[in-house]
Amino acid sequence: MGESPRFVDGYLLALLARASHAASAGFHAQLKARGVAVPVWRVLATLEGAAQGVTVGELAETCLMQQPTMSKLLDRMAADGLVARQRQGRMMRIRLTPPGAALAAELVAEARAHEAALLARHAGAAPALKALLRDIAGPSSEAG
Amino acid sequence: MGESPRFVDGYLLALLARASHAASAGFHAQLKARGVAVPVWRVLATLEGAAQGVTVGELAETCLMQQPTMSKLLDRMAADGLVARQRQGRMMRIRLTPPGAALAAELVAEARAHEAALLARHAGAAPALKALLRDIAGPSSEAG
DNA sequence: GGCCAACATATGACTTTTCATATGTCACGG
DNA sequence: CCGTGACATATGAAAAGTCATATGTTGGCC
Repeated sequence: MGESPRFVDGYLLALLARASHAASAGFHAQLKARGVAVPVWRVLATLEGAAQGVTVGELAETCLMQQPTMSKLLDRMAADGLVARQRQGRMMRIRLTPPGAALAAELVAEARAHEAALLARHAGAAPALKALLRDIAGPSSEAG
Repeated sequence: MGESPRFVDGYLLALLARASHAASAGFHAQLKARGVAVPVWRVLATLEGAAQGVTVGELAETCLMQQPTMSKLLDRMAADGLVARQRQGRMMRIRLTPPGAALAAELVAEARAHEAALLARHAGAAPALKALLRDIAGPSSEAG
């Protein structure tokens, strides 16, 4: 009675951040168990299937990181033999190495399974939810 | 034609992270303009209206940070005169100082305005979306 | 009362991120 | 061709985050 609900419990941005965090927690734990950091996973997932490679800038934007952060992450991933850089004009084209591609494929399969389990627990809501999220994410999600 | 859509463009966790990032971008820019870091804002928002204070652990969970990160963030915020620590049993009760409370009040007002503008652009969808997000965020959002 | 397990927070060594800016590369006008 | 500005990426110094573990505090048991 007379309880004053916390601002943060109703604030949309907090709910989004919270939902994102909670939904990812399980899969992030799997990644950790494999010794793969979340930013590494994001790069692998983005490069997966991109045979002709992706630029540093595109990677940074897709992975929601800043460009210098991405450059340094790529340094480490290259040192670990997961990706290869190739200069192309003034950009750098980043590709998965064979070991990187193998790891990416495994992890994407795990991610799909995890997503399916998550969606099963929220049956039916998926399409509407994804549409809403795309809408919120805005135009950057539309670019093909 | 025959384009193969990127895995990351349909992956729920990526959509959630992207939506969260995109939705927050505008407000985060406002914070930056004021010289307030996002983690600082989260702590201020969480403490806002909590007259009797909040523990370090609760703050960490609510702000989606780890406990040591929160301890160090609180060091800085205390040094900046935004919060005060007070030992209470084995926990530490964190409260806003008067300047902290003033800043928090201003920022919460800005956040509410920003949220209203955001929701206006997605008219009607708000209640359903929030319900979905709460559902995804899980039990931790239910605790009062 | 004193010891010990359990919990809440703090700290230290190390890694990652950030901000500002340097380097490299192309595109264009002269 | 040779600057020059614009764009793409890299780098250096400083700040923040992370993991493991230390410190402080309580409650129960003998």
